[in-house]
Amino acid sequence: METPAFSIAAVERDTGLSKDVLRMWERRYGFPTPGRDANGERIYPPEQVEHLRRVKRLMDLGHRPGKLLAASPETLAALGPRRAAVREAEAGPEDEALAELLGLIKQHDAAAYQHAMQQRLARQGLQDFVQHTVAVLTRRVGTAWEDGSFEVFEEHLFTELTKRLLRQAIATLPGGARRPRIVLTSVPDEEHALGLLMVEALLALEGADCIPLGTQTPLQDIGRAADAHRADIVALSFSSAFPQRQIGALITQLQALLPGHTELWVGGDGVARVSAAERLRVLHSLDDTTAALRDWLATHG
Amino acid sequence: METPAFSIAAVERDTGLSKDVLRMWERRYGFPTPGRDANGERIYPPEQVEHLRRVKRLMDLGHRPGKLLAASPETLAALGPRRAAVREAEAGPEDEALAELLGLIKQHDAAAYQHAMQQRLARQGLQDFVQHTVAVLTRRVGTAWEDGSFEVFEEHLFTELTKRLLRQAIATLPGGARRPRIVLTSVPDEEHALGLLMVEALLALEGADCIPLGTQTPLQDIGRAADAHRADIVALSFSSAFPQRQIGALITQLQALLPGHTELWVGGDGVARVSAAERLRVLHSLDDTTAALRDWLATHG
DNA sequence: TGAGCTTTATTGTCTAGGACAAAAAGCGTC
DNA sequence: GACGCTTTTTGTCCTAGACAATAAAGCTCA
Repeated sequence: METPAFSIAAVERDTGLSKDVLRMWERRYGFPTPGRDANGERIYPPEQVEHLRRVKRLMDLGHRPGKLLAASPETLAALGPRRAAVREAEAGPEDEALAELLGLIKQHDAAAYQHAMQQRLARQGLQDFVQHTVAVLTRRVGTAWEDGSFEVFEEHLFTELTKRLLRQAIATLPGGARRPRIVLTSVPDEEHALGLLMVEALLALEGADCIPLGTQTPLQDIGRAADAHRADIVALSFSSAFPQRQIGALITQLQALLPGHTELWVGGDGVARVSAAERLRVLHSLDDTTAALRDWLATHG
Repeated sequence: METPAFSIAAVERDTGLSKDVLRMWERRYGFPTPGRDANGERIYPPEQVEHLRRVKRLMDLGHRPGKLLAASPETLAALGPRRAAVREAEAGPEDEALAELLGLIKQHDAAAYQHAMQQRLARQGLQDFVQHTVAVLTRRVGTAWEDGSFEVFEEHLFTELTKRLLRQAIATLPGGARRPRIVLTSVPDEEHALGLLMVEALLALEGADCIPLGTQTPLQDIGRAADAHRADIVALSFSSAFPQRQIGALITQLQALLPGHTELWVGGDGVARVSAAERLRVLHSLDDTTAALRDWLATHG
């Protein structure tokens, strides 16, 4: 079996580091040091790709590339989360139950996890389930990934199974005459679907008519969807991973595309620094969602 | 309201054309012709972005950029699908029912679509439902998009609602001792989830223990997942949109990462030209899926 | 000590134009 | 019409430079 050759495109795919960044680092920090093929194109040895993955992971934890690429591999291995870890030290019986749920994922017991979550949903009801189980678990998976106790594929499994639970729960909600009509989606490059589903569950519970477009709808098409569905509201989700700087411009552009009667609601960890404006509502937490909907119903009685 | 300014990154996001391609076209064909900001960076006027979107759409229909960018906008508007359209001219009562289902999506009546599909699922059973309803509808949505009778957001709505139906159906399948154990996912940049779900439904029906990781799992993590779950099989899906040239290398790399006892199965429209090999099975159609699983059970009795 | 402001360092994204190989089209032959 | 070969088309990769957004560091003041 030949050693797999990593082109710069393959490394970009595997590490999430853009081609520009990979070339820049090589120029600036002297790492990576890929070989060249017959055509002068970079070939990355597997070890360097692996190292780049570690570096990327530490960057996501708040470290800076300059230090990481200067440090020896051994120094690197010892590094942990660097960001001001605002861990809520809540340890009660509830907390223990949640830890057990995550334990099931870590043991890769999908069936047991689903079963336990179903039970929890039945006991808590959908609203509490979303706010006090799914939301908390999601945050906890994030921190677990940061401190290295969760692998990527474990997070994938968690996300996929939890998405199924929420979609199933949403599907069982009663139909009938519902308002307002809300188009739910995210912009291109924003693939985080879980937050969107949590919001959908809460909105549907309050009687909204939700039109889920999935993630990554181009802006123009969001506008057209709002028009075609005669949406009262378009709700977007931005995760904390989404580049902050782009959000403002995106919102402005989208507002220009929306029909005059359609409001824009934005939520998710990514919009913490966005401020509300004309026809723009910022949902800073899941509680805001329910409150916002009640406001809307009150003013559009 | 200021006119929204499109940076090259924004245009890439909106059109799906890479920055390299946008700059290359400008150089080579004289279009687009963006202005420049104070820093010399490209600013694209909204009309050009809109035109680029049309061009991209026509390219997806088989046209070539050289012609499209030389043609006048009026000529462009008249163009339709160009690819050898292998439309099966099946028009029976079944066909009419499917057309009605798509009609519901086009009328944006999500509730009616879900209801009709639920009924169909109950009548046909999951296997027929997947093979003769979902698979056919998916193909038809593809061609409808190509001939312009489906908008992007309508396709998004179709995909999202259909995903929900399948996930729900899968969830209701009985548990118990199941084999083989199959990890299902796709590689980074492959975000098509529907094919994966169809396969999962068929495999689960045959008694397999499916571990769904969602889409876009990095290769290393697919390997780790296979290991951690002691998977008998890893099943990957490649849509026709996935760059053909990368598939071969990806498969080779992934095989190197998989434990020795784990087989790799690949399916989807993207693998039509891939040929089977040691520990690699190519599923060219949904029927192959069921057959492959029965083979496996027979040889691993 | 800590909050807020200013300066400096770091880092990613953009620019230009050139080169080459993979894919598609065109063409000849069976 | 189906196959193999040649030419054209087209996307991706290359180098190397510039600048602005972000984070860190230094400073002032309460």
